[in-house]
Amino acid sequence: MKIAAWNVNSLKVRLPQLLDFLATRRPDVVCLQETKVPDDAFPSVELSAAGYRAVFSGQKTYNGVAILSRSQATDVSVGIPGFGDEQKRVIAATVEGTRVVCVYCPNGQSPDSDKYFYKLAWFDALSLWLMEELARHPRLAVLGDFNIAPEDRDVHDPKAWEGSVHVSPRERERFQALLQLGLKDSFRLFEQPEKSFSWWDYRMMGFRRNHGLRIDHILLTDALAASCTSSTIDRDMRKLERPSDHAPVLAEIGV
DNA sequence: ATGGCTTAAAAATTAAGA
Repeated sequence: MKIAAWNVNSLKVRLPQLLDFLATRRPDVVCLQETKVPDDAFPSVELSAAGYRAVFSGQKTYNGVAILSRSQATDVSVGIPGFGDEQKRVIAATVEGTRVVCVYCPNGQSPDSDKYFYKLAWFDALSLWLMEELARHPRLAVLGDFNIAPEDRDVHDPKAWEGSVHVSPRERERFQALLQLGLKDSFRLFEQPEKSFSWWDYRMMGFRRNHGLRIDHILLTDALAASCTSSTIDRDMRKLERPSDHAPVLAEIGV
């Protein structure tokens, strides 16, 4: 089964690229972030014509997540239970026996902002909830935009980024806490090129200069990691005209 | 230089992303 996650930065703008992605990569499951579309405007018809069903939780302008799948998704759950949040950042569903958790983690803006403390609290709530989910679902994947670069090798210029959001120690502790639940960063199960990133700044030719961060991840339980045969970043999608600032990340797992 | 693009709101600017 091929699974993918992509922060599309507006599903409306990126829909043609998404349809091309689905047609050429043929993923079984795709988790989308920053759809920025209310549920009543979700492009279900276009995706259905492409052979994908969709479950989604969106809002106007900001945030918004969706899970696309070739086969029917069941047991859909929205948000983090017990964590009151108007921001649409989480949707989970079961597809072919695999629990799929799609996350758009908060950005945090800057370490002295309210949004940073919201980000830390959000990750704490996510960890608590995933602990319960993991007890129920040995085959579980958490995919999406985590807005955390786990290590310095995930940052194009660690000195320049030191202490800022996405790399600060408290954020990286939150990422490690997810791994300590028993999840594996699928990308690091394999040899990877140096300076592999999943996001590049739109400004200052960030992509051409490879000024990026690896902040989009696919985390797998041991049961899924054991059958994982690849984990890659689809840089080609970032090369298109009018791209998202994020590239899709993909992983292949045994059925 | 707290900028540099891109998006969505709305109708020229502003907020937010990362």
